[in-house]
Amino acid sequence: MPILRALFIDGREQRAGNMDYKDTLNLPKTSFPMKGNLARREPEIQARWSEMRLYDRILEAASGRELYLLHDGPPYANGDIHVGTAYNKILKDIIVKYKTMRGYRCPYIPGWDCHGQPIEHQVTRDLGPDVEVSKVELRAKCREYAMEFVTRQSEQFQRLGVLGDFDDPYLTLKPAYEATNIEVFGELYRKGLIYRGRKPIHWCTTCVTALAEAEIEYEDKESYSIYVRFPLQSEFPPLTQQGVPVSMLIWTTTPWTLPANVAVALSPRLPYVGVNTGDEILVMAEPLVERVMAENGIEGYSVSDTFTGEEMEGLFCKHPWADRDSVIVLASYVTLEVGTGCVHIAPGHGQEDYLTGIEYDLPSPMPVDDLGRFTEEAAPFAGMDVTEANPRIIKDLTERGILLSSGALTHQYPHCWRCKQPVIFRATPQWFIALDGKAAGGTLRGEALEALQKVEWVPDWTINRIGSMVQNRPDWCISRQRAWGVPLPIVYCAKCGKEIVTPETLSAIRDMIAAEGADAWFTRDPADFLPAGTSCPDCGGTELEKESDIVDVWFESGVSSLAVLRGREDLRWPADLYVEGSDQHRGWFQSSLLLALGFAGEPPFATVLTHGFTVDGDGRKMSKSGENSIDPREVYSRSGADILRLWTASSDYSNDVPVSEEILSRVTESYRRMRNTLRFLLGNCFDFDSGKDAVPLGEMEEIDRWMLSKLEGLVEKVTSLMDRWLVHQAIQALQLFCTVELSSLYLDILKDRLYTYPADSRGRRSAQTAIFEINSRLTAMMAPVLAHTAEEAMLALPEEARPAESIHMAPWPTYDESHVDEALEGKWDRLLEVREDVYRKIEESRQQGLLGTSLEAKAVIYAAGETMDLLRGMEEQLPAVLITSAVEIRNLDSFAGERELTGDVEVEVERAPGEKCQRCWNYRTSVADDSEEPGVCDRCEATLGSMGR
RNA sequence: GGGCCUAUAGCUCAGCAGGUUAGAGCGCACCCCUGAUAAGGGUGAGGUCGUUGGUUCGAAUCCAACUAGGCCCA
Repeated sequence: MPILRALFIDGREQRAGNMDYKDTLNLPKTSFPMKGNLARREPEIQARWSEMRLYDRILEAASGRELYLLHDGPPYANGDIHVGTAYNKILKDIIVKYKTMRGYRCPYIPGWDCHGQPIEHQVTRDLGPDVEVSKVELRAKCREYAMEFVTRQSEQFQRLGVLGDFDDPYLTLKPAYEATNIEVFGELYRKGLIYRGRKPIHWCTTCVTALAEAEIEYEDKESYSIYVRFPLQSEFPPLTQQGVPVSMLIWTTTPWTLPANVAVALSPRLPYVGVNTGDEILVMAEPLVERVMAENGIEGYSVSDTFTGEEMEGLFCKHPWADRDSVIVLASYVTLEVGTGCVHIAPGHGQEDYLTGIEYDLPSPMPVDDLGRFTEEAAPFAGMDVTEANPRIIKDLTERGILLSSGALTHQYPHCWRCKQPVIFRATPQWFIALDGKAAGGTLRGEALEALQKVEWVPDWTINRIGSMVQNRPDWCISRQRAWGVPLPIVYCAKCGKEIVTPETLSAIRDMIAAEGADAWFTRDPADFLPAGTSCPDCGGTELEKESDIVDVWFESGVSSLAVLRGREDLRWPADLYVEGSDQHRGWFQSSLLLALGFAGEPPFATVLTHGFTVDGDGRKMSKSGENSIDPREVYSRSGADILRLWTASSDYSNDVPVSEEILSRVTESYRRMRNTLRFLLGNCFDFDSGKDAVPLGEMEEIDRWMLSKLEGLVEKVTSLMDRWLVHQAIQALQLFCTVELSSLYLDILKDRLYTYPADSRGRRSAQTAIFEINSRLTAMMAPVLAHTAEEAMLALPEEARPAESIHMAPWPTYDESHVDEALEGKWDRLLEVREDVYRKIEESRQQGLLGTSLEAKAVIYAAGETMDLLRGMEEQLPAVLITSAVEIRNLDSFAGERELTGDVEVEVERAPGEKCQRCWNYRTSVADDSEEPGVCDRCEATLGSMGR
């Protein structure tokens, strides 16, 4: 501190003596602590909520109001929640709490996905490899496992502050829910949308099951890379007239699929050539010649004229082993990316191969059994595991002189998401939902594409994403060779294998499951639960066998809206809103849509909001090992759920959502500011009874009216942003208001009036009227996000001042136009610009050691034109607004210094005249030490007098 | 490899029907205050708007390619 100033102040302090006027001030008082201590306080608030049955009470209070239904997507009942789950649930909860405050009745029924392979896999692993259990025993263990995690996740969600019907959630393992699957299956079957097919699908030979797309992970795998000759049998002049053998050259990474080869596909567009190596002619796509020859180490060759794939269509090659030909076909998916332009086709082992097989009516051999071993059909390799057979096949091809070369290649290859083993493509009998089969109005795919247009997609571009997925998705394979799930409600004739699915069998099965749960299917005999006399329509056989496959879990979760919303009296179908991560465009959004359309002809949702995935601070995905991930349980135990909630609200969900320790610490800072703003507001209302003390709008101080007008703008803005789903912009607007409008400006200005004016003075009551209003609206608008803090803040008010028993039962602030005064706002906007100029000059003086607080300053403002008129018009308010002890306005003409500021203003700062009032700290010439109240200005002296001092 | 999306200060976000020196808050630096005090106030420094091309008199804003990242698919 510069010496000059130190002496100056010390002198004054001495003269003023030690009189302490602090007790005569109206300093803030509140029970709302500055430190949140959320980790401890939140559970207490939550205990209060559950004690008062808050969720039920909210719905009771809303009875008769318009419904707004957010239908919860069921997380999988496996493991504890992670930060992505927390984000999703909090976002939903923010929306539900907001809509509730806006006056809707918003029942929120959380749900869990309880069946499925991951749980079964885990339970099986826990049991150990040697333990043999029955399906029913296994199911019991799976149920126990799932329920354990339902309980845990339920507690974790509630710890986040999520409010909902956690006493009665929907679980896909409940009998009534399970029965809905049968009902929906039956309706789709009736409409001809379900068929039994044999298609190549991902098959895990380790888990012995078909896998859905969602159950596949692509990982690097080292495969063989082999070039194989398919000797041309047909004549194809002039190539076949040159006296050397002619072969189609194919390339594959899966030698084991060659026994099932039936064709060689060429591109209908690419040019082909015969490459003469001297000993033979190899046919391949012209643009690939150089690469293929180089890879095979062949030099010195000649290339024929080009010809098209079409010219070879229908010719025959020789199959390597089987006594059959391999026909040459055309396929548009043949490209130059890899290989030779001649593609080996095995319809039993590949999706595209399968389609080509259908197009050319090719046979579809599939000589591999459930465990991945070759059958007799694949002689001479029968009995061998396909993976182990690869080298044998290569050896055999070499011996037969058919192999051109063999190498290794690392590429992305599908793996089972559970056991991580590479999967194979394999055609097996499965049940499918037909996307293109003609049903009542058209195809399911067509209906879905049309329905997408009727749904509101947030963000709007997400319709393109799900649209292209629906457009391009294959038929939906709904069979799973597992135990933990809902059975496919089908029985077969033991004699002829015909499936028996009738309205009677379906309703019998549905009733049984609704009454006893799906376990009954596994324990009881068809003859026992099916109507008497059920028999095969084809052969009349009466001996029946149950389908052993269960239904895909995506089917189960897809029926949730039907199972839940139609199942409870106070709900309705369809839902207003679905909110899930972007992976659900292929998952739940789609399964829900397809089943709803198939069952009821309408989409299950009016609006679908998609959020991005949580990523780390560098925008990278959270690793499964957890090095870069954030554990939400750790965060709420340490910092509080409101921190997670504020982080959620602050993030732009339309993109990836980053989260890291740094981000959370920024969020925490921002939380503190909001909390302290509320604390200040509350603290200054401690003696304010709005019923008695409120000042009518017209009689309020100008700055208070200005603030109320700004508050109105905030209400309008936040409401509009929330209604447009821009949660992060809404919370940012609230934060800015706290920081900029309130803390650094309005509240700072108000301190003098609040603290030093007589408690019941008009000026102080005017400020309190504004502050009280600001507090109540701010608290309400923060409530959906800062669910606990807002509640705590409301409870800090005296009971009669509270808007409701819980802030979550309070109404959302409405826009009150009578508070809006645009002229006033315009005037103050200009004034605040001048204020900034003044503060820059004050800071200069402070840096020079001439000033400490702004109250030590007198601002001399030189102005002209409109600014001059403005300042003159509010001259008396200026010291308070600028928080200086004095302000003098002069004509800009009289400004002698060097012009620094543009516009019609210049500012000089001097020390304020007079001495520091020991009570209000303003510098006043009226401060004297000879009166009854030494060291106090006349204003304070009068105040003290009125207090009877 | 394909589809959809994203890329603005250390962090979170504005800005984008193309048009003066690109904004805010937080954080940071320095200062003040000690009557919101593990608070509060002030001033200030931070960005060649992912890269490269193009369209245009003019681009953070439009187009293309590339790079990086995310989800989904192969």
